[in-house]
Amino acid sequence: MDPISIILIDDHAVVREGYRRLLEGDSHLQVLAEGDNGNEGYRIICEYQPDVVVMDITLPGMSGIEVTRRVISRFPDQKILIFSMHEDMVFVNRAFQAGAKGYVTKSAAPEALVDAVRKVALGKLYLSEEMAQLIATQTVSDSEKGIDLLSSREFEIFRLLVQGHSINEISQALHISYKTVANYQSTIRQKLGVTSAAQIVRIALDHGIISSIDKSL
Amino acid sequence: MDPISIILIDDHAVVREGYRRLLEGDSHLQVLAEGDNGNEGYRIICEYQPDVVVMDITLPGMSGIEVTRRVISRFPDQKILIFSMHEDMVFVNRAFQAGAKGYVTKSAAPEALVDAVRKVALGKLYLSEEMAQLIATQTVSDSEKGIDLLSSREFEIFRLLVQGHSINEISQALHISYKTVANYQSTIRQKLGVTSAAQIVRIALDHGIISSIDKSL
DNA sequence: CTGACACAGGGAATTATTCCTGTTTACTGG
DNA sequence: CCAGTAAACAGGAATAATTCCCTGTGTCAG
Repeated sequence: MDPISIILIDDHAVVREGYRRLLEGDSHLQVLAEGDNGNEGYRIICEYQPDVVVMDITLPGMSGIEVTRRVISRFPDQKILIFSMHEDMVFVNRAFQAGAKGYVTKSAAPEALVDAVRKVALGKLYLSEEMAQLIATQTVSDSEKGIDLLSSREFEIFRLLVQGHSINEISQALHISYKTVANYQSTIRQKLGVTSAAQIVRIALDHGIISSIDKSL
Repeated sequence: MDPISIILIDDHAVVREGYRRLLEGDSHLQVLAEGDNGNEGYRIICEYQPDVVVMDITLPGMSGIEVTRRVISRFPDQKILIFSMHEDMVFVNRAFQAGAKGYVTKSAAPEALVDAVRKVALGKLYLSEEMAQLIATQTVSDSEKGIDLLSSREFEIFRLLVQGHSINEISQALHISYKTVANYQSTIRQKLGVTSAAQIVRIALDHGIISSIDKSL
C-alpha cells in the first residue's frame, strides 16, 4: 500500500512541526511539504497535488477557507481537511461550503487527526466528535444567516451599535425614540442569537461589517 | 546529566501531543505530565514541581498568566515558559510581570522551543527573536495607556468579556462571584473610558487582543 | 507598622433590556 | 379593492444588568 501524501498549512512553525511528527508516527502517512501562509499554501498544493491537505483556517494572507475554495475550483477532487481551533458552526459550514472534506478541531484527541486524514484519503467525509455534537444542538445557522434575518432598519442600527455608538446617540442621529432603538437592539440580539454585546461585534467582524482598521469610534 | 522534567499545559490535545514529540526528540527533555486547562494545570504543577512548565496563555478556566501568578506566589523558583500565539507586547509584559521566565511564540522556529526550555531550565530568561525585536521598536506604552491601567485580574476579565463571555460564564470559570465580575467590568469600563460594550471590543481589536482575521473567510 | 493597592463581594439605587401591546404605513395575492 | 403581512415606531411594566459606595482581606514597599 502506497503511503498517503500530505501537505501541512499552518502559520505556527512549532505547531506544524509538532503534527508533522504526529502524522509521521503512522508509517502510512508521509508529509511532502509545509506552508505557513495562504498564498504559499495554494502554490504548493497545486504543485504537489497531495492525497490530503491538512490546513488551518487562520493564516496570514488568504484564509484556509479561501485557499480551499480556490483549490477546489481548480482541482475539484483535491481532498482538504480543515484543522482549526474554532469550535463554531459558522466555520464548519463555511469549510464544507468551500469544498473541504473534513473538519477537525485542535482540541480533539490526537488520534482523531490521523484518523481523519485516513478517512478523507479514502474519499470519505470527516467531522470530529465535538463538532458533530454541535450540529445536533446548535441549529446550524446562528450567525450565518442570522444577519440576513435583519430588516434594513435593523441592519442600520446593528451597524451603528457595533461601531460603538450608544442607544442615545443612535436615537438622536436617526430622530427616533430611545425606546425604539432599545427595542431594535433587543430583536437584533434575538435574531442573531447572542446574549452579549461583545458577541454582536464578533459577528460583525466575521462578516466584515467592521474591521480593526476602522477607527471610527 | 539528569533529564529536564517538563509539564505541558495547552488546551488543544493535538497540539500538546505534537510538541510533546518535538520536545522528547531531545533525549535530555522529558515530559512528566500534561494539562488541558488552568485549574488542572495549577494542580499538576504543584504536584510535580517540574524543572520547566511550558504553558499556553489561552486556557479554559484560569488563563496561563493567572496560573503563572499563582504558582510563582507559592513556588517563587518554579520556572515557567509561556508559549503563546500572541505576538503582542501586552502579553509579553503580563507574562513576565506574573513571574514567567520565558516567552516563545508559536510562530517561532521549532528549535526555539527546545532552546528556550533548556535556557529557562538553567535559570536564564528567554525571549524569542520576534518578541525581542518588538520590544526594541514598540516602547510598550505608546498607544496602550488605557489597557496598562488594568490590573492583571482586570485584564484577564477584560479578555474574557471581549471574547463574548457573559458575566455568569466568567464568574463560574474563575470561581468568583457574579457581583465581583460585574464590579470588575464596571471599573474596566471606567479605566478604558468607554460607555458601551462594543467600544471595549474595539479597543481589544486595536490592540490585537482578539483578531479580526476571521472576517476574511 | 502603616499606607497603598489588588482582590473579593454585599446592598441599594439606577439603567438597560425584555416582553407585550398598539398605531401607522406600505406592499402583496386573491 | 381589501384582507393579510411585515416593517417602522413607541409606550408601559417587569426583570435583569450596571453602577456607586462601602467593607473586608491579603500583600508588599517603605
